[in-house]
Amino acid sequence: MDAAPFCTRQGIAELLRHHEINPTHQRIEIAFALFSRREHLSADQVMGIVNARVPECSKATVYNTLNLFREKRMIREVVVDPAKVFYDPNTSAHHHLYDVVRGTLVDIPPGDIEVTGMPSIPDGLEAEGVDIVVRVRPVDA
Amino acid sequence: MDAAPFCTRQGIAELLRHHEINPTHQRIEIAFALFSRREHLSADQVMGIVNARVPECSKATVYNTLNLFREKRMIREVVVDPAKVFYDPNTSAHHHLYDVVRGTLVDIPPGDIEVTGMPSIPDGLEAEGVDIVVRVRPVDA
DNA sequence: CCGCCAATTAGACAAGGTCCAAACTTTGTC
DNA sequence: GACAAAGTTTGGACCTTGTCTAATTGGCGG
Repeated sequence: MDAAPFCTRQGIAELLRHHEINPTHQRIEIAFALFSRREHLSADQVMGIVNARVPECSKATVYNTLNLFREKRMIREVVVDPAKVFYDPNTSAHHHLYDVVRGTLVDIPPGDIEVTGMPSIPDGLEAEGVDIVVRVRPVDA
Repeated sequence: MDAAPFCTRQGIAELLRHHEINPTHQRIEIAFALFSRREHLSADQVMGIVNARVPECSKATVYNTLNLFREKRMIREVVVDPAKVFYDPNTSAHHHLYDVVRGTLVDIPPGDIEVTGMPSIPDGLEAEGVDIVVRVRPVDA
């Protein structure tokens, strides 16, 4: 992959094809919203951003598309807030810092934290991943 | 605290007072559901258990009460499933194993897993806790 | 141009959870 | 006991996130 691949819709289309996803108009806009910012967005934040450019993109499409991206492992789902799910364009191993008051989510660089002694997985189960979330709040609150 | 304190409604009432919570009928039943089983229950599971004994306990009371218990740090909220929150009567340091297919949540004994290199917390924020969730699925799925 | 299939759409729907005003309990004071 | 004040509980309306469905659109090979 080349240097700044996800800042153009061309590059995004490539990325979609690479994950065996048909690059349609709407899918490109949704992926662009996530990958050009490299931020954690909730479904309705994605919808807001996309609708600013493409007002006719429906709620169903946003949800369908985010789920498709997740199934194809192009993005990752982050569950930290009981009220909504965040989507993370970074699928490599890393963990999260969540501001429970402001509802914002940022990455923890992978070197800063490490898990030792992975527990034994019970029979008949296989590990899918480990999520680490450091919950923080503003000092005054 | 004595040996098997949370298997009687007496003991539960003590526990509530200890957390500065007025031990009412409904609160005792809700706490009893959680503490006598020592399991992770969702709000509607709690409601089911409580209603079997006290049919007139309303949804609003269950949610109010669980939130009250959480604010008073008597139980802990575990966010792993986008669809619902689990409540954990064990507030000591430990982490969780979540079966994403069956939707069940169990504890990881605290010795089995360890985090090193806690990341530096950005200015103006203070850590509230670290949640580690190992996501697993049945091998066949 | 035609027909096909995938993608999209609007809107109805479901589930989890919150909010509110009214009713009911409890408690302390006289 | 009577009373007022404070604290709890209640049902139901309501909100939000997210899913489902049936109908429509759009792109593309032939």
